[in-house]
Amino acid sequence: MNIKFTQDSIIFENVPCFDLEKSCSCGQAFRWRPFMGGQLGIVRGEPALLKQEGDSVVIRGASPERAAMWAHYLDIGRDYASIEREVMSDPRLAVCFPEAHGIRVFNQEPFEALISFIISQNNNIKRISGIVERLCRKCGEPVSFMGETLYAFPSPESIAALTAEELTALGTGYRAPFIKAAASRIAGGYDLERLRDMSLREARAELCSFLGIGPKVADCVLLFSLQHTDAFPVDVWIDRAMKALFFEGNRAKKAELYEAVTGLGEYSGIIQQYIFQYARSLGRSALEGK
DNA sequence: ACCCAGGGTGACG
DNA sequence: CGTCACCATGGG
Repeated sequence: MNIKFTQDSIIFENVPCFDLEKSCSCGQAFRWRPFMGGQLGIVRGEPALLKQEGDSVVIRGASPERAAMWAHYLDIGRDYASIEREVMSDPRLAVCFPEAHGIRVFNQEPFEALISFIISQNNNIKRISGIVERLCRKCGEPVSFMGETLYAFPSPESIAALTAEELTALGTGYRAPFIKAAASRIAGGYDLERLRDMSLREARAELCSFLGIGPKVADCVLLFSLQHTDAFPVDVWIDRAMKALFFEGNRAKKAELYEAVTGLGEYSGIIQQYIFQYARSLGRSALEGK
């Protein structure tokens, strides 16, 4: 990997195992949208147009001093080639490879991940994206970029200041009080960064103390924003896929499932994202097949 | 009209 | 530990 700079771009060269479109649309982040042959979005208040040109990743609209921030967000420095080799050589996981190849697990801003995945519960990706976008439009800072107006993800204070009625009007449904409570707690000084260096078990327990957050949402926050690469969110798709790939179509006990997950090693969470992509591409009927 | 979606909670056994 | 109704919303 090598970094170059132009007038208005950061260029990460020779990045293996990177599929931009797939990584932006796979359901880990909800704010990227296709634009001018790339992906338009805003991270930590910084707007950018991401483009993939061969094995280079171009960050248009970013200045050189943001290179470290973008490299971290895109997980540029991690050795995905070895993770993908591990997947390919596991007979249970090899079927995931064609669909999963090139997915990178981004390192999102923790508060954004917290609120986004509270919204995600019992919901679908398209609708989650819509709700998050309306939330940002309502109380996020507007930024003009390439003729568009983007909205930063709102601060904890500005979300905490919304009434339950305002949150419900965004389409959040019964999750409105969860969102308000979580934002208030963060605005009150709760430091999510503290979870970064905790053990997975401790960090899970911390997040599960939030109203409306259980083990699945907790693991999403830990995997997608706090670098717990062994956090393993189990939603309906993962549940189906694990049954099909690891338990011959039979339903496993929770302990057996997590035993299998532990066997996948310290990057089980990243592998989880590969399995998720495979499961969604295959569809429910084919997964539960026959 | 039902079923489903990156689920959590509380109650019950 | 497992199951189950319920929760608000929109698309299939």
